[in-house]
Formats: sequence, structure tokens, C-alpha cells
Amino acid sequence: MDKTIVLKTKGERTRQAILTTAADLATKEGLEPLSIGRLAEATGMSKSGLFAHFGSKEELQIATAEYAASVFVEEVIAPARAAPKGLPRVWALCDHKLGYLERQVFPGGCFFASTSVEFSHRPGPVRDRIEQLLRSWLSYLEHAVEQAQQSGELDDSLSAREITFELDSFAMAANWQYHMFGDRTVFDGARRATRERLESLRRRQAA
Amino acid sequence: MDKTIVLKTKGERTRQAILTTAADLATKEGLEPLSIGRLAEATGMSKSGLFAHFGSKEELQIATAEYAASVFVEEVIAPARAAPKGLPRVWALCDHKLGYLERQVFPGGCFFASTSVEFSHRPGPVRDRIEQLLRSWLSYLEHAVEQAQQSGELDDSLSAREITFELDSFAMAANWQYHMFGDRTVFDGARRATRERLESLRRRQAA
DNA sequence: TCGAGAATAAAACGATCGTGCTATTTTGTC
DNA sequence: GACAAAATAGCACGATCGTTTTATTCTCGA
Repeated sequence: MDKTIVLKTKGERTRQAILTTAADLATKEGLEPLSIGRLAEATGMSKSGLFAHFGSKEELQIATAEYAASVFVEEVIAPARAAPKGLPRVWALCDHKLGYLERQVFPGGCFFASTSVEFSHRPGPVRDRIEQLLRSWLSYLEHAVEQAQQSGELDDSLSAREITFELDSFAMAANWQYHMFGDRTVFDGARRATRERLESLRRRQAA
Repeated sequence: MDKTIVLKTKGERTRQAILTTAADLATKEGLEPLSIGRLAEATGMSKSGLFAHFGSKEELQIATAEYAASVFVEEVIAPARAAPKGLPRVWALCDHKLGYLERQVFPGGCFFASTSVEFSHRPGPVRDRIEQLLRSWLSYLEHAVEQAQQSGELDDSLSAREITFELDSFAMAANWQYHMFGDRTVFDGARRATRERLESLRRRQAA
């Protein structure tokens, strides 16, 4: 049960190294403006040597998104599964997502926040995959909210979807404001907003 | 007091036509990937003829942001000034911003949402200007919140900054989700979230 | 350790980028 | 309606883009 996956061949290892660099750079420069040459320079490889691992820039972009998703799972989803189902897990998901943004797992913030804006109006397999991954995150959070409603911990007069929308809004806005204004206190603000919102949905239930 | 500014020379008119096209395209393709050649094609001009209006791509980008800001003022700020100071104006600002997003004044959504993500890690005068314009919007909204607090319409145990953060989060998230998932109902959700949040801050005051 | 196959590199391709230079056309004023 | 000035176009530049082709180096199981 080692957290680090051992990669057998050298090809797989360098491929992984490329993807970590690509994901980091993509959150800062963008997934499309990140050129093969630029990425090759950053990884100390030749353009063609790097290119051979993916076959096309589009495949590289998809592989990068795939890798970023695995990081998100490792940093947010997996630790939140330690919290009991219901309200604690809802909070854990929001809190860990804010933590993942706060400690800059990717230097440019949330990988999917950056790339989804970039690709939202650029049809193709890259956009499709990013949308799918984003949907799966929101569905996961929504499912956790539903469980908290079914257990009676959260008010169910408001749909799980709308609660999810509000909760994720705070994290997205914090990520955006931090990278635009450089003010780390937005994360505290987002945590407070999240906590108070969950609290208000709990109190209403008690009344 | 004509709403439409009359432009005297032909140069000023074509410059304006270029900027409207540039702002539209920038929200869909991005402000940096939007090339001079692409923009020239869209406006039916030659590359060099268009280029001469700005002198550099950077100047074109700044002029485009400037134009987008004037649109935002016209579509959001100005109509909200019709509402009385205090809570009604806070609501009007949020509501008109959601309306501006909903009816797609820019085809790719909020100009500043798109471009700020794109330029957040790209230092230079373009980024600086976008940041400044965003700050002025948030300051304006925050000021309206403060007035509502001073008049006793909104609870002032929470800072105006934090209230502003929450309110703008809903609009930003709605814009993002709409352009990623294509679901127009997010705007209703954002309106409901905004209204309920303002309501809860009012009720708390009454108690 | 040797040899097949994987991994990487070098060089070149056409296309497009932002930008400068030089004409040519168009505009607005006397 | 002539004429200076403004506006636009044509063309070329070096650079960089994604990609292909060809050659070289490295890896790792038999």
C-alpha cells in the first residue's frame, strides 16, 4: 500500500516527470500556451524526445489533466474519506480542497479552475475530459451532501445541488482571488463562509 | 446625454469596431491566443492596418480591457445606481451582474473572469490593469455593502469585505458553471443563494 | 553480455506569430 | 476640388509553433 507508485521502465518514469512539470506549468501559463519546446526545456529533454511519449500535443494535454486528477484525488478526496459519512465528510471535502489550494499543490492554483476557463469554449477531447472530471468532483461533493441530508444532519428543503453550488463557490472564488490579489486571508474567509453556511443549514433543521 | 458615444473620425470608429470584436473573441479564445491576424480576419481588415491602431499587441490588450470595463459599467454599475443606496443597491448590483452574465453581453461570459485567470501569473501592464479594474469592482460592491450596514439594513458583525466575497462568489461560480456545463439554471441558483444570504444577514439584524 | 527494442536526439518542414517598412488609398479641411 | 494627413494595405523579417523523419544512444531481459 505504498502511496508512491513505482514505475517500472525508464520511459514510464520520465513520462511521469514530464507530466508533473506539465501540470505545474499549465496552472501558471495555461495548458495551450505551454509549448512542447518550453516543456522540453523545463524537463531538460529534446523536443522530439519528449514529444515521442505522447504523439500529439492533445494527447499530452489529456494525460496532464489525467495526472492532475490523480493529484486531486490524493490530496482532497482520499483524506476526506477518513471523515465519517454525513456532515463531517462534507466539511472535510471543502476543508481539504481549500487546503490543497492554500498550500499550492499546483503553483498556479487549482488545475481544473485554470484549464476549464481556458478550454470552456474550445471544443474537443481535452475540453470533454476536463468537463467530465469537474462533473465527477461536483457529483462526489453533492453525494456527500445528500448523505448528510438523509442522516438528518443537513436541512433538505434546499437541494443537494444548490448546497453544493454554494460550498464550491467559496473555494473557487478563494482560489481566484488569491492568485489575482495575492491575499492569503481569502482562504480563512472561505473557510468561515463554508462553516457558517453549513452551520445555518444545520440550525434550520434543529428548529 | 446620449448613451452612444459619437465618434468623429473614421479612425476612431474602426478602432471601436476592432475593440468590440476583440472583447467578444477574447472571452471565447483568450486575450493572448487572440492573434492580430485572427482579429484582422474577423474585422475584415489587413493585419498591418489593424495593427497601426495600437502599435503593439500589449496596447491592444489593454485597450480591449478598457473597453470591456466600460461595457461592464454600462451594463451593471450604471443601472444599479438607479436603486436606492443600501440593501436595494447591493441587490441591484448582484442581480445586474448576473443579468449581464446571463444574457451573454460577452459571448464567453465575464470578460474579467476569463482574462484574469489567463493573466494572473503573467506579470506586466495588462495583468496590472485587469487587477486594478477587478479591485475597483469589488471595492464598489463592498462600499455598497458598507452603506447597507451603516443604515442598519445589514448585520455588521461580519465585515463588508467578507459579505462581498460571498456575494461575488455566487456570480463567479455561476458564470464558470454555465460556460463549462451549459446549464442556464445556475443563474437562478446564484440569484436564490444571493437573495437568501442577504435575507439571513437582514434577519439576524432584526433579532 | 549481447542484442532487440525502447528511449532520446538532431534537423528540417510548413504554418503562424508579432512587428517593421514602404506603398497606396481614403479622409477631412481650406 | 486640391492637398496634407490619416488610414489602410502589401510584403518581408526572424522567431516559434506542432509535427515528421532519420539517426543515435540507452535499457533490460535472455
